[in-house]
Amino acid sequence: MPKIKLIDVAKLAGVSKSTVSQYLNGRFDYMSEKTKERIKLAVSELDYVPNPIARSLKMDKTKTIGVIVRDITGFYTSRTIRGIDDYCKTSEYNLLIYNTDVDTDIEARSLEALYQLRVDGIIIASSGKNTDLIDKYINNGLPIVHFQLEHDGNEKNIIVSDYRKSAFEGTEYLINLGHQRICFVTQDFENVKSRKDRYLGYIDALHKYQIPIDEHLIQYWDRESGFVQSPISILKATNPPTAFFTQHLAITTELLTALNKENISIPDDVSLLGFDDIPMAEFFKVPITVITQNPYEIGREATKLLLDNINDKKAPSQKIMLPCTLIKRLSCKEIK
Amino acid sequence: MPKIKLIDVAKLAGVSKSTVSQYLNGRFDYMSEKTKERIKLAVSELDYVPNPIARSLKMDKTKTIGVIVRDITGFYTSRTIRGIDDYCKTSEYNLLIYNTDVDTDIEARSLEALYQLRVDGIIIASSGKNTDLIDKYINNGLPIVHFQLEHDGNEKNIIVSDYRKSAFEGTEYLINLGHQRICFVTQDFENVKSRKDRYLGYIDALHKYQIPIDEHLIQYWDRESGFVQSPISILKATNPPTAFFTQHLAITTELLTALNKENISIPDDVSLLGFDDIPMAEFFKVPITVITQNPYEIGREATKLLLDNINDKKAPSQKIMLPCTLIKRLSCKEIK
DNA sequence: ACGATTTACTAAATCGATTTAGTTGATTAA
DNA sequence: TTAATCAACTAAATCGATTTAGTAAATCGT
Repeated sequence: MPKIKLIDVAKLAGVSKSTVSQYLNGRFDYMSEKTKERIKLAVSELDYVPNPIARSLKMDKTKTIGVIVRDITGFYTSRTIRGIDDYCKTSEYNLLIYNTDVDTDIEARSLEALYQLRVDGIIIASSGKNTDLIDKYINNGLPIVHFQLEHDGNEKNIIVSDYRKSAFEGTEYLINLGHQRICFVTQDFENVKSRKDRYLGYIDALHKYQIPIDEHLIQYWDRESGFVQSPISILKATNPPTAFFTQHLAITTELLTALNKENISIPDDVSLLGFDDIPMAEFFKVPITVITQNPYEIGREATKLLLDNINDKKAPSQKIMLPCTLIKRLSCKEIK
Repeated sequence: MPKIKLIDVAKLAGVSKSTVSQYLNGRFDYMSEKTKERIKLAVSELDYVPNPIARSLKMDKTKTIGVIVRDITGFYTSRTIRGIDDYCKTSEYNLLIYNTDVDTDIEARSLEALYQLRVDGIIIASSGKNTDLIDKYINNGLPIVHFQLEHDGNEKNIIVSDYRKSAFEGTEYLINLGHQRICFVTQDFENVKSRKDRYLGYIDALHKYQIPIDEHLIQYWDRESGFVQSPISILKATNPPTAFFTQHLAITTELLTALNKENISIPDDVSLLGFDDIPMAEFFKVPITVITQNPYEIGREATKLLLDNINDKKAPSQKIMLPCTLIKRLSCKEIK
């Protein structure tokens, strides 16, 4: 059974293709009531649905947006995508998802592929390494919205969590529990504003409570090589921290593994506050207290912003910050 | 900067559009070497990439496949999709994902939407409630592959785990640890072969070791109303089970919650074997021993099968079963 | 009462490919 | 020598919409 097309509707209604098309696109300028009525009837009679491909070709828009992420499998990423998708579906947009696995080349190729596929816009959690390329596409008229990581050079049209404020609140929470020596564990934050902001939030809190900054308590972790200084040696140093504040789920879990191995108990030996929520945390040996972002909402906001940019090519570019939430579980102990 | 099109290449190469199209589609029947060379040059000179939308319109295929799942956010689902996607990308197919949230209507509408979008095929984890509708699309020439749940009526073109064998192996594992009273906790399995198979695997193992089947040890759980009989009362009955074998991640976690609340210790008071892996299980109070499917591989196999069906409309329909793996952790204790 | 507007449409061009049916000049067969 | 065949292309139709430029009839202004 061949699909119904415009001309079938036109024939049944006894009008021309143009008139039907006019009707479907709501251009009723000079259309008689009876013509409208007959087209309406014919459309429902035949269950006609316009061919979106033909429409895309002519109109030069696809009602499709591209999403570029590290890995759709991630706890945070999958929820963001769900938020994007739910918002998209309400406007009849579809999603094309590309995974980069944190590979700059794949990221560049994904951008190119989506551009060639004529997506109407892109939402990307960029590595920060393809800034020039991204600018090229934006200048070509392709709306692009960032999320997750803010880098120097993509401060426009971006949705992030309010990292500074939430890192401040997390630190403050630990301080109020009596912690004075809080070890802040982060990835390198050069050129990565979203990471630097957390550092600044941590510093803000120390300032507010007049706690001196101790260089030894700023520790680094790297995706390839792990901890620069091992958590164990950090704890064995003189004047060790009484709490860790880890800035990424991967850091939290790796720290947990290291501490478990040495039978260091949380929160008795050291407290732990993590950034990013942990699935099934309630079943953990020690349910970890965390600051969590709201990925679903980030996805929705990103999409809203993107669609604004698609529908109005000169919509003002924005930076939107969403609040995080502190989920108190059992990994932070009051001390002294 | 307007995009390069076929005619630009034709002009630069000094040939007609037809010849360029011929060249691009590898129809070299009667094409001189020098013409080929000049077209090749023009294509690379202009960085020409064919407009996939125009191509789709003419060829009546979109190089896009649809995926219908309950929720992209799930641990198992997101990994399956990643497998689908990775396989798709190697053949230059794109993915359109629809979430149903286990809603039969949404499932039906997703099917219709994907059909109208002219996807070349669909991979679906169906509810089993839209069998007739799915058959309608298949008869319309739209290839559809199932995964996750096998229902009566969709035994064709489906990828599932070898549920019977793995439930058998799981039960056998418990029996070898000395368990004779194993409580099998399942969802209702009427018309759901994938669930019934696990039951049969459990029965197979009991038979092999000549353990009588005890009706009281077959327990049911339901997404809406939870356990038909509470785990606590199951354990308090005369002749209580020494192990639970839960057939779904949601059952496992709900059981865990119930036991935790009553301070019933795993594996000292009762052992627990779960179906489906648990993220971050190594950090659990008691890391749960599970049988895990291989969702990534399931995604790849499903896609392979679908692409076969797309490229050869009369490819034989298949049912593929993938093995599961028993991951031994600490929730099953040897007894007696 | 007659040209100018307005109303209510339609024919034809267009989007950017693919494909079919020619076309032209060179080679081959009878 | 001349029709038939073949090699190497091209013109034009097509996919299924949208949109622009028209057209015919009705209405209006003076």
